[in-house]
Amino acid sequence: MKSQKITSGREKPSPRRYDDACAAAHALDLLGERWALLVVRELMFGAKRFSDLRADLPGISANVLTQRLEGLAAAGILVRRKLPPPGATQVYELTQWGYETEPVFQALGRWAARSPHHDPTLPFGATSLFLSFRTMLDPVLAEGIDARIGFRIGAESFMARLGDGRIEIARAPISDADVVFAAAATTMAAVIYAGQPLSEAEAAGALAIEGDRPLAERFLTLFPLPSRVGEAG
Amino acid sequence: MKSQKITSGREKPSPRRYDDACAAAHALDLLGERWALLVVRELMFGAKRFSDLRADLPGISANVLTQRLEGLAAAGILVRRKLPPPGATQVYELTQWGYETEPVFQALGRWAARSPHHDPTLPFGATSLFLSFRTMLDPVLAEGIDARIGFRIGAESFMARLGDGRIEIARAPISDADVVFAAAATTMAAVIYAGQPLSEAEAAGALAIEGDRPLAERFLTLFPLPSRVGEAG
DNA sequence: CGGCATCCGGGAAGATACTG
DNA sequence: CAGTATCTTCCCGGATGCCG
Repeated sequence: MKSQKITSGREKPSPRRYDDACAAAHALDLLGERWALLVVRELMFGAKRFSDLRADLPGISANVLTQRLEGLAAAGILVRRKLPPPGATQVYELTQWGYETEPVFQALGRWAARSPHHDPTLPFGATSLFLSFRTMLDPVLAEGIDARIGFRIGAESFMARLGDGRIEIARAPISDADVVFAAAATTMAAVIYAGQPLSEAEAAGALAIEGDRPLAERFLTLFPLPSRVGEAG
Repeated sequence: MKSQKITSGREKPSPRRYDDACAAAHALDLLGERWALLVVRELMFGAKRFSDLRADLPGISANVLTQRLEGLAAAGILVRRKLPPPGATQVYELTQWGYETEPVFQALGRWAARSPHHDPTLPFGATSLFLSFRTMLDPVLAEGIDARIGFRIGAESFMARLGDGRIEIARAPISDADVVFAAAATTMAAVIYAGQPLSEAEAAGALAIEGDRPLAERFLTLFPLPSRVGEAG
């Protein structure tokens, strides 16, 4: 007999809240638990399955992922959907309000990019890469470009549209692209943010470019980082 | 004898990190622990003492506050300073980079203001109130106003300057104000954000206005909230 | 395989008491 | 006032196992 507690139905873990009417504190009630924001981040480019989330969040354990998905669903930040057959599997997808967390990631990312302790050699996923594009694109540098750019990151593909100094990105098959990058997300980040020479990445076979090469080279310069704390501006 | 571990010096609690190069994940390494962001919030209008922080963060315990202050100081987000005598007590003050977290609070606050579960009846501090002013001010509604507005919130006083559709706020003695509000932060929030009639708050003795009353009444309308999730826009 | 329940060990958070 | 010490509780992380 499993040590039995008399309860009516399922025991609610009674989420720990800040008793604070400040809206930011309430945001932390909903998103402040460990892993919660990273789960949301991984869904920013569309629905994923449980095991995709586990794979894209190395370090999270299955039961914690289950708890976070429950909590985020209860809060109305994401929903469970059943995909239609074939492959009638379950996926998790952000609600409209869930997608509206993007400014939070942008603010966190811009701020932490200045951190003296930021280690760019850690693992880096495709979602983070494309979120960083939307965060860091410099509209002035991108002026005058009108292009469709494809990305093959592992088994996934993404399409970006540059125009009017803005960028739109979606997980989508590559079609009608002016140029296509094929590389790991870490490699793209090393070239764009850490200044690794493009030729070096190509020579190592870590990155391949098909199509308009001058466009590709210019694209890599559109995402300047802010100066680190303690450095000259 | 306190069960003794052989260590050189103090034991480092080995902070739990996400192994993720994403800058937003790194931000959570630095600010993601429980209470950390609220400690930073309380310092956004200037240095405070340990016991001020305890008083303004009901629910935090002394040892957790100690740990957070240590961690935030180690990360370079705040510093300990000794005030010059008289009253040579210790205070905690954000670094420049610490003050740059304000966009994070604005993004979190704007997002959570739409939450269906947000409870505005919870305790609400002066720092949150004035941060919310900077976050929610509608520049169009504020156009054409040029005024100095004072606030007496409990024992503290703040001065706001409205001009060019923007607002500047500082913890400061009231001087040369066109109008002065005296009320608890919760009362100000109830009138501005929850639509409590001004006359009702005044009749209850919860709010007093000295000076330019039409200006005061207009000021209270400058901070529109976004529509809640599930409501019409 | 996908999703969830259960058990366990370690450690962080919460509450209280105490010290310089 | 500014923290430490101690104790308890709960969360996190890992492993295992069940069930569709």
